[in-house]
Amino acid sequence: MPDMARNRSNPLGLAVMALLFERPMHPYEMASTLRERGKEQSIKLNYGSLYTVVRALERKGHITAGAPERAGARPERTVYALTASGRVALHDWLRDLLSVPVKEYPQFEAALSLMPILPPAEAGTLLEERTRRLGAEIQRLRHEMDAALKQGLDRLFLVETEYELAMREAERAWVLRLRDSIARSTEFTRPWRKWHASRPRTGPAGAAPVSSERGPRRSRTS
Amino acid sequence: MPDMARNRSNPLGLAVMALLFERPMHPYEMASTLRERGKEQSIKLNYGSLYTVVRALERKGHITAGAPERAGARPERTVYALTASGRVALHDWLRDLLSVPVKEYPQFEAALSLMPILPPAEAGTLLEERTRRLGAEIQRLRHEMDAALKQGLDRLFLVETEYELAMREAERAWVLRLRDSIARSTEFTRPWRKWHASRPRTGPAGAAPVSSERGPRRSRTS
DNA sequence: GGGGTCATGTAATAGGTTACATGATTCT
DNA sequence: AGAATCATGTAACCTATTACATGACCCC
Repeated sequence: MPDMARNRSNPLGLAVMALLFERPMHPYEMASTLRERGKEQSIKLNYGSLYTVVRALERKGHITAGAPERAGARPERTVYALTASGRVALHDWLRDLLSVPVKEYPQFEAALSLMPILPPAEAGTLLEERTRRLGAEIQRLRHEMDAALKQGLDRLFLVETEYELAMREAERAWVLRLRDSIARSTEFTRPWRKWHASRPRTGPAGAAPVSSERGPRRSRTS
Repeated sequence: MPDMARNRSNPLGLAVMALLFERPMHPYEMASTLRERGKEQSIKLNYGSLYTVVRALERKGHITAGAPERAGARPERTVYALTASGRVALHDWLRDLLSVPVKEYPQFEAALSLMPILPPAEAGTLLEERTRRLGAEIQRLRHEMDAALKQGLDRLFLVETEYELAMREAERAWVLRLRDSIARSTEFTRPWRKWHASRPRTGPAGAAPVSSERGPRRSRTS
């Protein structure tokens, strides 16, 4: 097997294999199970993709379809099971995701890199709004965790929520600091304000630089 | 205009409009400019997508193509410019990204939610490996920032790197704590070990639960 | 003057998302 | 008994990524 088709794009594929590692299921059942267990919080799930992913795993031989059953008069459903190659793929993939961080281009990072297009005062307001919303999200996550723990769910099954919570808190703290720099540090906003002042009033030729126009370019790392 | 086609999937579209807000360009030039300015660190860029995105923006009327030029005997190139509607779209999109956090399903979160599939000792080792790699990445980012600052680039154009750095540091700290829980807290690993002990040795029917099998389900929020 | 790399883009393919279909249960 | 919802999936469309094309310049 020269290439062995390692198609690790959609993590939903990982979830599918994880479920089939437990027991055979048909796709709809996978979806419901993920929902019940709250995994849809951490793994994006939608029906279309689910069937696409299942077909792909089947092509690769990681799962096999049994004969289509019918229960009552419902639509036929196909029950899938994990193959030996699937068990290996599952473990490899999971180990890889846990041990090596991947770059993921969060949208907020993109926005930050273009932020200078907006005038500093406006950016400040927007960031403040963001911290408010982050605060709300953080509360929501805390309550969710507390509720789940009180219902007897083990902490082991909440690590992913703990992680998200930690990240949101860190982001909030960072945004607050940035917002503060904008509000208080004239040094930070000086070049920024100058550009916006020296630029025609949103005329058709208006140009706010995305980076320094003549200044030293950032060297290409990579 | 009933729907106004707000297609905000690929942030590369935002970057394209941001560049054209400065001055008209042809696609290849957009790519080079993004590269020069180091934005490819924060906005995923590849040629295929670039042309797809440009066509989409044109369809929506946010940018317009001038007559194809030819310089020397190079392939023809089409220079695009931002329209009035494009300027509005650019600002709206950017404001939105800055002020409202979006859920993004990082792969590590998916992995964490399936982590119990692996035995605790192995998970611990993998997480340790992750912290090492995160440490290296953090150093890389620090050096990159220092170098850019020394070359005279304003801090304003490094906020996105500051952000990424802060997030990586937070992640590293969190993973270290988790790794520690696994190594030291027998309470944390007790249910985990029990399952792995009580489960057939990777036999074809082997089943490690993805979540508690009979315990209280996590309630469906949303 | 031939082998890389730059400049510029098109085409084919694969992947993902939205919309639709359809019979059974359940609620009021 | 009609409305909503569950259960189960297919099809069409859109997006994104990879592979390929092609002539010019540049180096030795």
